Amino acid sequence: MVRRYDPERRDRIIDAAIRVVGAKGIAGLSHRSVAAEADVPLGSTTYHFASLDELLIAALRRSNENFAEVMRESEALADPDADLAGELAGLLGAYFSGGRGRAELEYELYLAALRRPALRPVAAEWTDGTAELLSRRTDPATARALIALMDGICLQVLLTGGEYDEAYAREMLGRIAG
Amino acid sequence: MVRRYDPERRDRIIDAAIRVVGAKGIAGLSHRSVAAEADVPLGSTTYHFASLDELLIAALRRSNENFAEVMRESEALADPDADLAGELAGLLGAYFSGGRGRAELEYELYLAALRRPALRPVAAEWTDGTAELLSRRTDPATARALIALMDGICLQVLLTGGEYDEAYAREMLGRIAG
DNA sequence: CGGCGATGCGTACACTCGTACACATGGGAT
DNA sequence: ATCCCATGTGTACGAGTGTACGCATCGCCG
Repeated sequence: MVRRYDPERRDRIIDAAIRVVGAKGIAGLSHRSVAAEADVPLGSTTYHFASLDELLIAALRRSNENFAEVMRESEALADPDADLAGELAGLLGAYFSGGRGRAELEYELYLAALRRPALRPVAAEWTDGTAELLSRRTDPATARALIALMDGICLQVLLTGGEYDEAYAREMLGRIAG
Repeated sequence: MVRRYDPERRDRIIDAAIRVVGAKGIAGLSHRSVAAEADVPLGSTTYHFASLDELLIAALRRSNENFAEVMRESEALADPDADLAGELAGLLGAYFSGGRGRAELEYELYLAALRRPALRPVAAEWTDGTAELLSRRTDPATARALIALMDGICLQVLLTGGEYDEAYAREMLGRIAG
């Protein structure tokens, strides 16, 4: 392990943390497990991230960026004539079609804010940013409700182990969007 | 600690587990912390609940029963002429008015199913039971969507540290209920 | 009445964890 | 060229954890 002066080490530690959470859950996240996954010594993780909360903040922020990019790239989302509810339902379909793993991972990070106040500003960034994106197509209140319903639908799928029903999602999102 | 042959010991351990989760989160739940809270020796908790998952299942089930009873007692929910959306929004308002602590605790148990397959059947029981309750007022698909939106609204409040807006909730629930 | 199984109790072991600390190294400011 | 300090590395310690196991104690059933 002779790899000194690694300018991307911090980033690699964050990536490793995300992989660890994906594989073992937040409960399996420790300085040691991250160090092993990132192939760096223990002292290196504690040096860059004094606490696990700090590491979780960085991981959640990166996870948010990933999904935000997906939404930003959706052209139909910007087209004022497109069916907003259908487009959102389709996005969720694509989100789930890649296997549950990714959704579980990102939701676990997101939901961790429930008990970790340090994560709440990051979670708020996420909803605010998405709401702003959706506000180009509807009023802000409706945008927030669309996000809430999408969260709720995802939760039902993930928590109960059920299947995602895109037609159903489109119908209910449509009732909110009007 | 000379308290042998305690027929309610199992129940008291479950209550203690709920208190521990409320105070320290699931991360702070251990056989030892529960034993201390319930004032029983370590061996007693491991005897009644071989794993922490078993204990969580029992705790989640009890937590579900509490909330289900609240909904069952709501007469307006059974009155076909009452405003369903308004009634549900009011229930959530009452849910939050008692401080965030209870909501945080119950949601933490509920959301734990994301990473613990053993809890998923219990989470499914909860949504199925509530959906059935609501199905007396609307069709099943709408009932599930109402639950999803309520979950999403609660999440936004709890995760971002925001305030619950009952009028907003009523408006959006109304759009779904039609 | 006798014993057997369910329940309760205490302790010990091996393991992982966060944290702290001393030392090594070399990039960049001066 | 020199020196400071951010960064990297290895190790040790104490605390907490799940688990296992032996023994104690009574309720109940035959």
